[in-house]
Amino acid sequence: MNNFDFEKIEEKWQNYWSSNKIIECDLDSEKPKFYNLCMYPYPSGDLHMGHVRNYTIGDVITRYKLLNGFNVLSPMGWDSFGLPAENAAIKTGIHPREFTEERITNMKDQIIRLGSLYDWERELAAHSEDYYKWTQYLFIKLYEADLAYKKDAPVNWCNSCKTVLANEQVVDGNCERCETEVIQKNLNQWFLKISNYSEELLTGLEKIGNWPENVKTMQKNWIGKSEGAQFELKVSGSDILFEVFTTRPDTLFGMTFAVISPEHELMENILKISDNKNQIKEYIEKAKSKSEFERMSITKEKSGVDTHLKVINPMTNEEVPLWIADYVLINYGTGAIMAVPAHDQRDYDFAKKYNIEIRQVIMNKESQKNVEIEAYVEEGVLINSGEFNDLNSHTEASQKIIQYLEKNKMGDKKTTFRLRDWLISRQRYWGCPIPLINCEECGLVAEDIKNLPVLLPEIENYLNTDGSPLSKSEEFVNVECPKCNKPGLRETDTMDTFVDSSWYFLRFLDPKNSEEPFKSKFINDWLPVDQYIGGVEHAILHLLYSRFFVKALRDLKMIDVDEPFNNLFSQGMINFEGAKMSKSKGNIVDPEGYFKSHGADALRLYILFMAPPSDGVDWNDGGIEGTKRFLNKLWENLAQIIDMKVEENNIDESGTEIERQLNQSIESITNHLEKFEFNTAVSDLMILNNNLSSYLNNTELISSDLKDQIIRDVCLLIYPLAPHFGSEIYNNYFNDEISKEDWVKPNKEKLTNPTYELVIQINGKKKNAIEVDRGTTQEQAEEICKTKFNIEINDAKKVIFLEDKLINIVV
RNA sequence: GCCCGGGUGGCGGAAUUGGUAGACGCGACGGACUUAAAAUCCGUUAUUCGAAAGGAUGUGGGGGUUCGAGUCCCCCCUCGGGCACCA
Repeated sequence: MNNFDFEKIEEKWQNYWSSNKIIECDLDSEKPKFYNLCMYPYPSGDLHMGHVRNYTIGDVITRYKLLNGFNVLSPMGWDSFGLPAENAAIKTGIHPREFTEERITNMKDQIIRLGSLYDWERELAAHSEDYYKWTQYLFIKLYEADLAYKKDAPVNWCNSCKTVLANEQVVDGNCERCETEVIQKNLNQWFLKISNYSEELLTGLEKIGNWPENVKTMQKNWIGKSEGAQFELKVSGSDILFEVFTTRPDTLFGMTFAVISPEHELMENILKISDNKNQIKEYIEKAKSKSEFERMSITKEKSGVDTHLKVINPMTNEEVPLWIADYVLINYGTGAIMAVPAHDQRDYDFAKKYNIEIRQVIMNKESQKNVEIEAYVEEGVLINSGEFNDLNSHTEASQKIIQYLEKNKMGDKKTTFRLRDWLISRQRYWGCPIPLINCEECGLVAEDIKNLPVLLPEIENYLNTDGSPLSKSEEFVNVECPKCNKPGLRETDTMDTFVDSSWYFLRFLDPKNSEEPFKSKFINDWLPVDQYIGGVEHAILHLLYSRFFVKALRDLKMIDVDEPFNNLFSQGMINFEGAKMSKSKGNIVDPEGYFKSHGADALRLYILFMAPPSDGVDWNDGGIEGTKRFLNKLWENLAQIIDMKVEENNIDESGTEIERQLNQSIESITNHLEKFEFNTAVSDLMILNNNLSSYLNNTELISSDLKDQIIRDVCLLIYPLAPHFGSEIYNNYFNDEISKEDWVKPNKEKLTNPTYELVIQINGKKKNAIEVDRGTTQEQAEEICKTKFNIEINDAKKVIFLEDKLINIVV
């Protein structure tokens, strides 16, 4: 056997795998199903190390599960709508489609070059007409089910990109892409009612399969459930009523003022009767002109204006002032609060600034803490609270006060969620058009299903000076209403690309269906995804939106599943020189060079070896030399074993030893792969390789059985991680294809060494160690201590003996 | 501020239920081969005292539980991630 010529070998096997379609999945196979999914990438043009890590991990699982007899579905596609293509179009004039498809071709080549197996027969792309047709179809279904609606909403607007930004695209008040300051702008936009599912999205996390705890926590916090009470406050001397929400009904007696948000719908009514109109108007204007960022972080100092009106505390009938302040947010709770400065730090700060009374109603009898310097938010018992005095705060008193409010028809128990509806409108070109029409007669009308897809129009200029670029195509905008045939106007917004990615894992099961988005049967048989693998940066939004989509489609009776992803693995990010890799920073490390210099297998091994896969790492190629060396050395060792002289029935001591070591490797590597501990799986392979080297130093003869076993097992063990290598040697020796094999199981009888190293401790500290037979008794061990090491056992206070491990003498 | 994770040699990182800390790899140093280099092979490599045998110290810091703690408990420092006026 010649040396490990990775370039030739890798090409050979990549051709073999694609021409023999070894991963093409027959959905109706008898074998147990395994849906293995890597997050489909945005086609940026070049694979970066984050992709390499993702697709290597995915491929390890694919190949490992194949060998374990599963019918593995492992598809790949493209998240191919989105900003970069459009920005490039604005700059260069190249059509986003052309730009995107070129990049897809390139990236696909690189994924194949990495040696990862994907069922390319199922390839899909979000921007292709036969995909976005069905995105539109699903949108219409959601619309018909009352899960999509339009409303005016202040949005983050970047004046330079001319687009709405999602909250996560706003960094420190500036646009993530161009760093222009983000301003607020009101637009009439589309939302999806994800908030209908808040409770189920939360409880679903409890029932889900194996998800990382931190991801579940992030989702939980994002959904942000809080329980409390809601009740009405009446403005005295008027018929103005408004609701407030509180999680601390136990502090109700401490309410010394109330606050409503400047955007509150009752503001008109308040203005009418307030004698402080001018100041209020001025304040509202000021609040409006502030960006959300200014309102939240720069102006830590709270501000507000007195309405000179009073509201009535429902418990005490006492009149307290009503203020307007922008620290109360319009889109959380009811947009108005009861303020209890003694027990809420925000209210406390406000009360201090405007000299409003601070009345303590909770006291901890032990600490005797008062509210002179800050709000008291911890537990205690109620004081100054009438009949509720002496009840325990938070729990007991809250319950009792809620009961009181309910009994007297003043308020209710209430649960509020932080999760807001999903704004999906984008004033951009390169996205999925929203398939709705504004008809003069009928109002908003969904496009007829048979007219789908609503195609993206061809336009000249992608720059959108005020509205969406789609509005520039008159042909696109002016249509007949599908209901009444009168003139109508199309929606010109496109959808957030998270909509595309919220159902692509469904389409993979039926990617060529031209009648419907998918056959429900396939979904019901194959979902949830058994293993979903992707970057931790998608821990919240993509996963939450996909979960919402699946639940909504279930309620539309299109599918019968509750959750899209049963097991989730989130890999850590790969940074470079401490920073996130990104095109704009110019710090992308791409794998192309390593394919040439070290080969795909060495790169795969290295990226697995460099750190536990869920940890973030800083890219550093210092160690890749090591995995290349390892492959060369293993190649050489196996070649030597193949060339060894055969003599049957001649398993000598070193033969027994290598057999045992092999079995230990099988057991350990299997465990590591099951637990996604790929770094230690690689190190086990290296240890096995070192064992082979010493074996070869010690012996010249081998039985044919042992030879077959070593070659087969080593090839199988390395195959999921370095598939070209494993395939080639297996094929050279057995003249067959390794993927037909079954995964190896350790021979339990050949796992344990007959001897072990007995550790001798004095007072728990290791003093000596000696090789003894397995099963050595305490008496024998004590005897060894006496005779070999001169330790006087009789003087010992205590002797601790752990069989097959250690003896500890306490003196 | 709140909620998650982390902190182990020069570096990346290993360590079942508490039981030999530093596996494996990189780097470095020494040697072999070579005219030379690369590649390869052999050896050394936590710190410290010692010529050596051997000893002492050591998993961010401090305390505790235990025969025994990287691992469990309490306090503190620090780094990374998420959320952040959410009533």
